[in-house]
Amino acid sequence: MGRHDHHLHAGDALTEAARQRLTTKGEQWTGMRAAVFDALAGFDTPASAYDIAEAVSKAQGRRVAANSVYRILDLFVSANLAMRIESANAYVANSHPGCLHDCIFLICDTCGQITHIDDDRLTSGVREAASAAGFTPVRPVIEVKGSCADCAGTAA
Amino acid sequence: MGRHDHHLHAGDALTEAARQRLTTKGEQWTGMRAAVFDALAGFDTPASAYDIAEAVSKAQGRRVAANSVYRILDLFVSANLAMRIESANAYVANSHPGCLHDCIFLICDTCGQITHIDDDRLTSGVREAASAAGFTPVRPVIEVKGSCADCAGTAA
DNA sequence: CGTGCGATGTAATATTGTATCGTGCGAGGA
DNA sequence: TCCTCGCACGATACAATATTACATCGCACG
Repeated sequence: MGRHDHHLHAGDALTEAARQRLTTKGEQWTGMRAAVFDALAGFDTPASAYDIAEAVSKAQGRRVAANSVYRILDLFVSANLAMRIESANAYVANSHPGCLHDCIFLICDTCGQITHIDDDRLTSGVREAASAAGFTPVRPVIEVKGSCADCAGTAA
Repeated sequence: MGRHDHHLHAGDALTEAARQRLTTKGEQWTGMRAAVFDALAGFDTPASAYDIAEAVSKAQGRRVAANSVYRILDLFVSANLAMRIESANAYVANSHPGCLHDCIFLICDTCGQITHIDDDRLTSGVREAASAAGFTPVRPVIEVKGSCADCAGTAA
């Protein structure tokens, strides 16, 4: 689809890429952060901070508080390791942490699955439209709610 | 900016337009709905359901529960009398209820003010991109966080 | 007069997000 | 070695947002 190489990662490779990126930015890659990242990457739909707290709690056999998860998610978002889906109050791991994009998310109302597409022509168009209106864009949020290919048939 | 006539409404005229639109759709225009609409239209920044509940409570001299407000806001959104700002968990009145648009919201992180622009070229581009990915778009959410013209200077 | 239905009220609860303060631990200096 | 300083994390409380279940009210209709 896109023209450039995204270095898609999965599993351990993804975790490793995340670690690299975080340490490169001068942040620590702690056990807790690794656990949160693994939990996040383990979901196949966007996960709320509480979902993640629960997953990490289970994985570690001890209770992990939501606010710790929030802290780490905020860090991840700022480091581009994860993205927040505003219309779902949830988070997804970024499968190509090295690339900076204004992502476009497609969110299936039926199954909750999300896919993300990159279209710099569109996103820069949005930024330009904002600028033209005298606004200084910082973070575009472009999300489309609807039905994914799988659910489009199912849900009449 | 836009090419077509938006029939911008304000104050009583806006309320009246809202009433018209709702009744046209076979819904009732009740006192409660009018009160919620007035409260919503009275805010100059997006208002949360609880903000509105409080405003209506004050106006009516009695306690109005959040869930009544949510019900009515949902109705308003579905009738295009109001729009939900996903990234702010809040609502704004639609000043041109007659027109259907995929709106683009510009949300100032500093003052909370929002402006909305219509750019069918962009929004249809987003819909097309989603369709091209095998996705059936229902409701695009396009919001840009940043600084409005007034705040851009202030907040260095 | 019932009866049904849409709108609203009441209450409880679930979910999401923040604030505050304490604790442990490692890096680096006296 | 010991100190202490900052960072990550824990614990707790709380605030804000959203939903659920059920009761009630009033009105149109037979």
